[in-house]
Amino acid sequence: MKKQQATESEYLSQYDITKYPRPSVTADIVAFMIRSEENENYKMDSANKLSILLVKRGSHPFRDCWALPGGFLKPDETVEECAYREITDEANVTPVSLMPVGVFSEPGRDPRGWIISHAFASIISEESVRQVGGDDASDAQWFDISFDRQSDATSLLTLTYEQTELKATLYEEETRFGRTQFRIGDSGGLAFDHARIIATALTALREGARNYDTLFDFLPERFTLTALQRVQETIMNIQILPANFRRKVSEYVVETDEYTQGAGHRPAKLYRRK
Amino acid sequence: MKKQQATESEYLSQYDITKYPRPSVTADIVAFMIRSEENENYKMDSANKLSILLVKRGSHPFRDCWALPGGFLKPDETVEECAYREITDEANVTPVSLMPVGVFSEPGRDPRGWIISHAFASIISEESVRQVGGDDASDAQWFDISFDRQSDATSLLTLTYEQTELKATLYEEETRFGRTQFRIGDSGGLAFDHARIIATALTALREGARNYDTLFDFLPERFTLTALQRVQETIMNIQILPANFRRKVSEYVVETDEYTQGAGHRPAKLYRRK
DNA sequence: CAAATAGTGTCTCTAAGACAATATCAC
DNA sequence: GTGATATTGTCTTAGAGACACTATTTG
Repeated sequence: MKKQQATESEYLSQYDITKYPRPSVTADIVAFMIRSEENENYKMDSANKLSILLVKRGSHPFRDCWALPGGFLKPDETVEECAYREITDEANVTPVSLMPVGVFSEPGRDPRGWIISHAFASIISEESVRQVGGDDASDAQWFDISFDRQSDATSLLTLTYEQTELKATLYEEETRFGRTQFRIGDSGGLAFDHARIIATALTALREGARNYDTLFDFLPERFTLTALQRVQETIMNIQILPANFRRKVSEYVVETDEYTQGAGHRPAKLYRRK
Repeated sequence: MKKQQATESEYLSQYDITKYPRPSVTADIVAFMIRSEENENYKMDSANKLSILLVKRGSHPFRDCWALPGGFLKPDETVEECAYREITDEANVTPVSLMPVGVFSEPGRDPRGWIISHAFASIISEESVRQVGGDDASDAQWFDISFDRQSDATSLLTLTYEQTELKATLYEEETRFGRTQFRIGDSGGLAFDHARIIATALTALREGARNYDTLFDFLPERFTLTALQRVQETIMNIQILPANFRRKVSEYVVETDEYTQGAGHRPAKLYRRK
């Protein structure tokens, strides 16, 4: 017969947590990078494209489909550390930033069983990707991303890598508690519910770009104000007048005494983040 | 010998997810309510206090400590649905709102083993709590909450219910990726890492109060602008000039043709959320 | 009338958007 | 000089904060 009043250590020594049903837990990462395109004219600025990293699945389920990098949580790490480990291991890139964007736990979202995913938005600088070098035969590729509202509540997500084009349709809807979330209309060939995760992450990235929070991580430590402006314009898909951008951003940066050189026009002062 | 190329359904039929280690997953809820205090003078407005719901733990670990309501995720629900189920079952209150505020997965945060918690902030209207009636002998009680920055990066969290006072100390720190989070200095007697979860949830609530998002859920469907103003002042711990508040909030509300009556002063028009 | 809240008008200051004008480099 | 970007100045408009004033009710 058991004692009426077990001590805490006695209680814990008899406690078997594996008696209860448990889900598997993953972290999936939407890794963003801004790619500079080739410039036709030596003195013109390069155009920028926002892109995300996708990996081609080598095994079931969704074999040969494109999916977000990610993997299972291990017992000695936080979900954030898991995300960091997965993005560095699987994609061989080092994120400058890692931001949680949501938990996806709908029953049935993964055909393998009860698996809940923790989604992170990650920012990768173009510099670091160039150093690693892009293995063209690799199963990990950067897809240019575009995401625009079509009508009232439906949005079109387009991911492009060379000849490959994935087009997903998403519907915006309100949860019972007033928050808006995306529902997948057409997954566009993306694995699992990853179209939805990507839409959520991009929405969070855009929100963070409004207050300059997520801008700096795309650039090297020293940058021109015009480069910073292009980052905000690329992410938010807007155009800003240079004079106004400079005035607003001035409180977030400090100038250095260095300048760009070699462009076919007036050199620009380099700035650091404040 | 296995076939080289299994089909997806063959693959899934052989897949055993329970071979891999899995954590237990919980949802914990920080349920907020604004309590009107007694008014000394018949014609004076009542003072408001922000409060949260805590339950006294009846079993190990942290037996007899106060803790957040919450419980384990079941296979047929999302973490949000789990939070809703736990707050309605355990506390017998119906939340008007449910907002995710973070995932807590530090190894060792729960002495029972590998357990990760999904934290939600929930808003409860005073009306609904009054209808249920407060059982004084119950193990669930509303604690008045105060949370203020002491110095640079340390904040003091105080929870008060009649003679019981829990005082926790929290340090603000930056994660490796630039986001700020709280670290517990003194748990103040709260179970697990719940002091930290409460601080995170209150910070999220305050952020949501800035743009009037989380204000309306504290009030009945029809309310006076002054009542709405008091809600924002109570949550954010600030004072606002009535003229300015009314101007800003006017775009979020629509007036009805009803008025308050019986107070010792000019009646106020009732409004609805737009 | 006194006390208290409800509600309006307006002055000032600041921030944001638009736009014009000047500066400087590579070729 | 030409063509491109870099950088500054300023006009206008919208919004936020401060504050004075009027309105309405109950006892």
